[in-house]
Amino acid sequence: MSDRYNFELIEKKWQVEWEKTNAHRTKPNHKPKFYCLEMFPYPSGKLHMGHVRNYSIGDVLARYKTMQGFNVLHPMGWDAFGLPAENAAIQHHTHPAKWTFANMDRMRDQLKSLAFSYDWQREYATCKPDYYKWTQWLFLKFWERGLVYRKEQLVNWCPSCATVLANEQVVDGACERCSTKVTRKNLEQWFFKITDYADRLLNNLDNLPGWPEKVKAMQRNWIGRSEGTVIKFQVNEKEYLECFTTRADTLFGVTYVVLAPEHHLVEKLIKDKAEEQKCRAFIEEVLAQDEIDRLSTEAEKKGVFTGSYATNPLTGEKVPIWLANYVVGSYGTGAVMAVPAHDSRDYAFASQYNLPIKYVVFPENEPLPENCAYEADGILKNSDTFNGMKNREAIKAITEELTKRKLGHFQVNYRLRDWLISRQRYWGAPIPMLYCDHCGIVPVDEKDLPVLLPTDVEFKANGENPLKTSAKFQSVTCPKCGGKARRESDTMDTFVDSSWYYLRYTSQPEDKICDLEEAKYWMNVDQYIGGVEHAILHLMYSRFINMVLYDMGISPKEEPFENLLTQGMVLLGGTKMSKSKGNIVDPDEMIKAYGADTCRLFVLFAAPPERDLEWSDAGIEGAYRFINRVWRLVYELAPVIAGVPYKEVSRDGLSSDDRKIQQKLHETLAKVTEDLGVKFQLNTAISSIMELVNELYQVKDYSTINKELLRQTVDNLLLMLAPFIPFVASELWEYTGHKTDVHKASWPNYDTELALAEEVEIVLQINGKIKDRLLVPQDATKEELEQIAKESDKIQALLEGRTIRKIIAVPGKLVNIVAG
RNA sequence: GCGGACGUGGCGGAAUUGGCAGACGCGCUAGACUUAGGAUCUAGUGGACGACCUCCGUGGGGGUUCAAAUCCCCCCGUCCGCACCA
Repeated sequence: MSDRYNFELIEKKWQVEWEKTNAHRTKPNHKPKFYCLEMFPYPSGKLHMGHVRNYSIGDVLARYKTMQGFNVLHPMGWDAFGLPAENAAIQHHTHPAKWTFANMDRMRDQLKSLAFSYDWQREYATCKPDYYKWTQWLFLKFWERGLVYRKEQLVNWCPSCATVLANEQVVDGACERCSTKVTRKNLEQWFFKITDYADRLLNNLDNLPGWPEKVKAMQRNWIGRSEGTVIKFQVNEKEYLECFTTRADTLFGVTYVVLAPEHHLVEKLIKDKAEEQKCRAFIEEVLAQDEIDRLSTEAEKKGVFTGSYATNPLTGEKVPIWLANYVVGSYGTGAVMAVPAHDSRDYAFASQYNLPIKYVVFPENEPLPENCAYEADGILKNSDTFNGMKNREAIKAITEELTKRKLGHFQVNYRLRDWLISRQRYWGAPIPMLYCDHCGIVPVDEKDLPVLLPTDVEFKANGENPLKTSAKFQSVTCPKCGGKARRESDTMDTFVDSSWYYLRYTSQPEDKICDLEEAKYWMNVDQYIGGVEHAILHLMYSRFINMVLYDMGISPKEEPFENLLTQGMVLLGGTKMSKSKGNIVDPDEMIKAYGADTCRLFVLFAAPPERDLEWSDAGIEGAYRFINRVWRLVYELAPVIAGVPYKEVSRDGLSSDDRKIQQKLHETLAKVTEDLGVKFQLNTAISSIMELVNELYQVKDYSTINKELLRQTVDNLLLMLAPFIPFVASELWEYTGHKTDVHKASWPNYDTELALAEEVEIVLQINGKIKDRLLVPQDATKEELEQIAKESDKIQALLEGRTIRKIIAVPGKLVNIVAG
């Protein structure tokens, strides 16, 4: 072995070795299991630093758990369907598959060069037929269970991607992928009924203690459960408007009703009215606006009277019906009973259009505030038989009254909408449905799966779905009647592919989505690691799909991810690295310059996993320097400990210099074990290993140190480093005489007794200010400490002429003397 | 507006069961080795003071306590998510 750290040489050597021995292959066995999963990547072409960070965190955990005796499942695969492949196909006149598989090959090599301990035999890609067959099968099962439906409605359309998008994929009114402003279109699309699971998705969050509060809060917010009352306002003999409200107590304060311009009754309400033209112009104006402008809080409230009236079900009073931009068509019923006296939005609108304001809830001990809505609790007035009631009780009482008279009912509403899963693109799993002239919508027979993507297609820049250019694909015979049918040309949202992938890692049978026994052994994912950007999208869809699979008896657990770690972003110059900003640090270049171990060590050391990490060229230098320090240390020590067998050394017969090393070793073992196993603080684990190395550098002459202790110390140092810098640890482990891989060894034990120094420094305080420090026996009692403190010359001098009021002694820490 | 996180040296960050603030790393300063060193090793490095003593110091203000970065109250600021959801 060279005295110089040559990372190129050793990284190549061990990579070949691990490949040859199939080092990370795992199968179910008698040991306790640990399923460690990092979010699989989209094969965009190259790994970025975010990947390196994500996968380094996971790899440390997987290797650590393995050394701890767990049977660790640590797989990797590809989220391989998606639009960039199709764009590349258009640009380079190639096929999306070609581009995708080439990227996968390149990225797989990168992952291997970083020493990530994946069981590569479990690798798959979601774009391969043997995977998407089961995505399609899932779709059919959802159809059977009534969880799929097709419906025409106003949907989000991305003009650049030329496809519809789910609500979750619209961020600030723009496409989550390409940032193009999203427009609205009335289209017939496929939906998954995620709203059927809203309550379960919400309630289960309380049973996920291993998830960050932030992610749970975001999901709660997104689901947006609210309890209220649907109230019917008659508009003519046959028809009524349903309004959803959480404030049924204010029903007597309603002075008008407002509809979203897209409400289904609008047409009838304005027909042949004097206001018809004005209304039509208004509707056109509002619908032309994009969602973001229209629904921004800052937007001016605008509205127009329809010419029609609605009847308040309890008072019988007729109130005008208005259209307004501030009512959301897709939430609740799209109609709102307006109570300007008790809702600030209605108040603003009413003031602007001179609509009446009628107070019905009054504060108990203070006057009504002026010139604004009163939204807090109080006592009902002007409310007929409900007068004098507390408003909270009135909500129930009025809802009951309405229910009794069949004029309304209690209702739970969600902000969550059903998941729009169809996409007008080629590179996705085809939706396995047919349109038959006789039978209507017919599902593909299970035995006919997978519905393969055709290859006789054209990729044109005009945005047309390429699947529509394949005649062979589109024309089929109906499995029901044998007649002519047309195949659905939409494909599934790629989030469907990634919502069940963790199950497919547990086993990949040809005839089943996964093997139940294997799934039972491996599930749940014990630790899931990925970016917080998936807090809602991927993480909620996965919970939903898995919940359905659980109900079907396929997934053994209702919630798929036991513990979730959302790692922070990698920043350069304070902002997220991105191609468009040009602030990219390329992992390949870093590996070339410093080696993979240095890259891993730096991203793990520079910040705690869940916090953002600022890239630093000086910082990675530091990591490199540390590895070199370890290298030189072990290189120098190897001859000293050559032939010395490993043994856990006791305290007996050690010199004080020996003891210093032994104490530091056990202290470090304890700290690293706790940081890795309990706190998951990789940065502090590394810093304590650095301290141990520093301690060993303090030794002037190694020949004076107990050889067995040195052997134990060097071995344990390498074992602790093994999860972080696998190449270097393996090489040095071999160099110090071991025949088997360091990662096959057990995590070292430590002795808390030996981790304590015989003497500790305590501080002596007077009135909380430090006045002296001294070394005392580690096990000195309170009484002994008090005695020692009083005997200190410095303390005695300072206490001259003062009276001691109180003495507080904390063994191992300090003595504080309170003196007057 | 609602929800979540956070505020500590020149920088990244330690210390949160109340008990030595600033571990570890970067940077900086000095020295050693050296033909040379942006290599390596050693020492130092929160601020005020040449040093000693001492005082100040964890966003700001108040409080509890023998003792507060840590607990409580008020305020300021930063980041993230949601936001006219009735």
